[in-house]
Amino acid sequence: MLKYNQSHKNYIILIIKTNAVYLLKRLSKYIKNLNIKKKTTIKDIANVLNISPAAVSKALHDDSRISEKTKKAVKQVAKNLNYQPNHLASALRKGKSHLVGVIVPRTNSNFFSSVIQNIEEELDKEGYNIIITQSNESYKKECRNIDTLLFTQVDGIIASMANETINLDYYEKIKSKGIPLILFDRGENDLNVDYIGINDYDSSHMIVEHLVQQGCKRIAHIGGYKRTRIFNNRIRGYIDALKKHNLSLEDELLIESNLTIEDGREKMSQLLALKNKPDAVYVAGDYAALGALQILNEQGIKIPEDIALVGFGNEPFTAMVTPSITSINQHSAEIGKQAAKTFLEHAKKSVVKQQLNKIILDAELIVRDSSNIKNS
Amino acid sequence: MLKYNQSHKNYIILIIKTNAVYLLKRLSKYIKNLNIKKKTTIKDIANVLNISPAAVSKALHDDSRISEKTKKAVKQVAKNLNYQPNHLASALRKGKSHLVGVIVPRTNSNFFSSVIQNIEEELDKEGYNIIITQSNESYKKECRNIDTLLFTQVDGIIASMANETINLDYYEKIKSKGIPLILFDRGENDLNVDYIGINDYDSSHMIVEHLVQQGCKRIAHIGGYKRTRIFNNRIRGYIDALKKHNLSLEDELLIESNLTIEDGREKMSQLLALKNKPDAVYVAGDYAALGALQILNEQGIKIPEDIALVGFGNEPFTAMVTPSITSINQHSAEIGKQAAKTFLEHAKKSVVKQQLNKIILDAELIVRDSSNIKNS
DNA sequence: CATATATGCTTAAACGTTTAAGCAAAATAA
DNA sequence: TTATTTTGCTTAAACGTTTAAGCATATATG
Repeated sequence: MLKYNQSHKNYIILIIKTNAVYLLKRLSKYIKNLNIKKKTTIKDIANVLNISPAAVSKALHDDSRISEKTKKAVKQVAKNLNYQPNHLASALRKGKSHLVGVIVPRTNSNFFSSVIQNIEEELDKEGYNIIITQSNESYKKECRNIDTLLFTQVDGIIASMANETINLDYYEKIKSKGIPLILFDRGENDLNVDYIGINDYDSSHMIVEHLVQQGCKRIAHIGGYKRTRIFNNRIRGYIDALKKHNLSLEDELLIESNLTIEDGREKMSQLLALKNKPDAVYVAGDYAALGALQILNEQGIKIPEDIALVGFGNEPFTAMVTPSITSINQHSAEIGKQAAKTFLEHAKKSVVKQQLNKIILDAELIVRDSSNIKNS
Repeated sequence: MLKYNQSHKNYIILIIKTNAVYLLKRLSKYIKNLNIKKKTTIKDIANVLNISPAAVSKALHDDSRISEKTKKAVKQVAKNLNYQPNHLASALRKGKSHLVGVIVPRTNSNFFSSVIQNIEEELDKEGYNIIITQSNESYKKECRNIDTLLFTQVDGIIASMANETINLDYYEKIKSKGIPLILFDRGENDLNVDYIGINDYDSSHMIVEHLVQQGCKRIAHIGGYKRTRIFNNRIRGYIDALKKHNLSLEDELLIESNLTIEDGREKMSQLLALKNKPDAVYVAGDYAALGALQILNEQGIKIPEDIALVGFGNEPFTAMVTPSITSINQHSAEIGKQAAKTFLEHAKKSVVKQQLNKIILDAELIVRDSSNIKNS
């Protein structure tokens, strides 16, 4: 029983029967909550229903050892009190953060943005969230990103390496911590981790084949850095495809580039300065291809009649510019999905039984105006 | 003392003096660590130095009540054992995750990607990490993103709303939880939260003024949804600027659009079907402007001589297409920085003393070929 | 000299959740 | 009937960190 006695206008005196002490304990906690306006916890639910916090936790997770009746009650109270589980606490206890780090060179490319979106969708199904970081093609930034992600206790990292990255120490660091590492697009064979990418070698073959069919005989290649696996594969594919079609490989037609717009302009100018100009240019990246296109347009060179142009990556702008640029579609959605799935496999399997996945997807050539000689 | 006795080839017998029991305890923990290969914790460091975990924690945080000698020792041991603080534990204890959620309609736009990058850089300085989520312009996805971020226990949310978003319940949910919410670009006055954006009204004035200067008399506007604040402001600016220059506002020249490429094409076609065609079109988004440009090019209409074209947002492709598109630069870097700073202010200040920031930045008109009549 | 203050630590509890272990009571099997 | 299993919970510890409170010891102050 609880007596109320307004003995003084500024005080309230409560007279509580001794056996109500336990109630008072609950009440005092409730009052505390009122003041600080704390978030409701499992304990609060437990107090309301007069069961243990453990039972509440199990009920919320549909443990088989909890009665349906209790489960229903718990869920109802949880809803009423607007209970939101504290992710940090459960992550700490379970030793899993349910966060996955993603590192990309940049997000403002359609390829990466689409990969990210698909990673996210796939992981979301299993209750994982992703933390996206951008390296801006900088090795230093990439290292900081890795540290940040490790600090945030991510359960895994999905990454595409910066152009600059040669030193793999930081990636070894991830591996040494036993955190699943999955690379996509820009990977490294030496690291010996899971990898998802397209068949760059075959893609180069497709491009050269297409250009040969269009009647081109002097096909130049503005490639990426040879030391980066994907660009090396594109170069090898280019060289082998030339051989296959009995075209000679000429040193002056094979140029290494960082594949920015600016460098695309420069390398294209370089090609135009040759005595014996090419009749086709295959650029290993769309942005550089755009730079090349600008130079060609500026110099009044007809595309594709004088020089045909092919890019790589199928960035949306390839379809927007004039003339539209033929390019390779990398199936970004599939790459993202596979990367996520590969991570999930690691997360589910025991630490011991691990095997490497190297997933190589076929790419697709999107023929546009810049190389469509016969119909132009 | 510790005696070693190889009595059996498969066993090792250790004879330990009784007073070494306490050492054994430490040793057994060490052995355990060896087997399970656990991460080193503050406790490990404490054990090595024979001090309390509390002292270690304080030493690592440069607490004034810890001697320099101890600090040095702790830091050295921490380095030796490759100690990485467990962020989850400290976040749980401190009630702060040091994570900030970011919601954008999409990341593959230069504007958003640049904003994000600057938010990240600014927050990184103060030890915050960001979790990026994309709404893909979908209200449903946006709601899920908010739930995800709240679940991850973010300390704040910086968001730009999806086009679809009209119902503000989910944003109210953030507010009601006392989590700082900062909107940028796409905001809502009704929400009454911090906002960082550009002066859309003035920007429209600048555009109209520029077109008038180029000699245009019938200026059309393909605008965004009227209900969205920024697009409404652009429309108001357009209308008022027309008045200011004594041009009549004609209903058929003011069109509402979702501002995608496709809709840009459609709305431009609609304008071209008019008996009395416009001599300039101001499109409230670059993508729709691109669609408009495609239609104009396809129909052989000269830009800017027949019809001048202006976009909004200064997406990189506006400089890439032919002719290049005049557009408004939104100072994405500054918006990102200010958004981050605004959050940090909230994070530092006490919950009680809060005041709203509405930061409106001036934008910049980048004149390109599509509206440069006099020099073309 | 006694008292006050500063220094350098320790102890113990807390953050909110999960989970191994355990214990009655109920249901089932022998 | 008794033994066994199942059901439905509780207790208590743990995850790794931080921090309020406390306690000596050393130093400063009057």
